[in-house]
Amino acid sequence: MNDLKEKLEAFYNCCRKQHLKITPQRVEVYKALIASSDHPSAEAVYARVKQVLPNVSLDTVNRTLNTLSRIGAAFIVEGSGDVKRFDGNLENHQHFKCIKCKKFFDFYHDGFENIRVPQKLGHKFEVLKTTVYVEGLCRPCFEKENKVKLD
Amino acid sequence: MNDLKEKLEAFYNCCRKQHLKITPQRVEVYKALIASSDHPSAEAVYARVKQVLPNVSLDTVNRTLNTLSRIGAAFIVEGSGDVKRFDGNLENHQHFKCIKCKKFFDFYHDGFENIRVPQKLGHKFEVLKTTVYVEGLCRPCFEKENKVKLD
DNA sequence: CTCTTATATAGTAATCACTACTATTTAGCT
DNA sequence: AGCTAAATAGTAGTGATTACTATATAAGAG
Repeated sequence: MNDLKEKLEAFYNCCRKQHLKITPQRVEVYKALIASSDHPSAEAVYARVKQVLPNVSLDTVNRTLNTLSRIGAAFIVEGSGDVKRFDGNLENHQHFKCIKCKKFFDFYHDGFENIRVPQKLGHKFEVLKTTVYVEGLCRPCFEKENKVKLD
Repeated sequence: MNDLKEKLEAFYNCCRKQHLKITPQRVEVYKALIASSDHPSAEAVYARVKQVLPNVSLDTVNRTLNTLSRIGAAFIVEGSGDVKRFDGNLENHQHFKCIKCKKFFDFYHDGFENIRVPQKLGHKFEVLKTTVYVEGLCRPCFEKENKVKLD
């Protein structure tokens, strides 16, 4: 729980640094995001925030999520063109996505922590973030797939 | 040019294997996709196919692109929730995305060719594709950004 | 080569996520 | 407490993708 306080304090500082107002809506969106470990969509965050602030609008949630990702308090998850998904986990981690059920799973692997991009790329681009993105089938989907093939 | 013939032949076989009809629309969508190295959107593929088949509908292009990605003849590029983008390049390569102008750049790096996922992950999931996804600013956008800051 | 049939297509209309707009409210400063 | 720029609620709007339906056609059988 102390963790939450620390994160909130860091978030406040981040806002102040960027001259962004600390509004209840922003705080609740941020809290909802870091409380959801499942890479929620804007809609999902909206539903959660609504429990605390019943009058909040979806637009505000969307705008706020974009703001969070702009100031570096959240990430937009690399996906494949479906609904936008957000991630409040700032620690280095990788994503696995099931192409069937579209669920995301986090994974950590020391070898992927500090991937170095080739020098050539570093010269041509300002690199901000590097992730290993894995696609495939989760176990339930894989089993379904195989059953179908056996029929 | 022989390359194109080979790819088309492989594509035909892929369709036959999946009991998919080889229609002119499908062939043209596929050709348009592998002819565009810039990770085109459905809209862009549509424009290109229309030059050959003026009556083709956007829906058909969309459906076909999804079909292609389903049978493994194309990929949906990992992005960040904007317009879907497709990639007909099946060779192992990585993507850099500029978060400002949203352009994608391919890059190849031997070290990233055969990334091995941790065993734990291999047990829990059927891994189909692994890419290193790099985000940042391309040179033009980086320079613009810095100019703004200096004003 | 013709027939048959399941599949694919064109041409909409509908849906869904996201963004834009405007009047109102409010955080943060003095 | 009062001021002001920024943020919000409550729409309406936009743009991409999908769904629907009648028509057309690819591919296998005879």
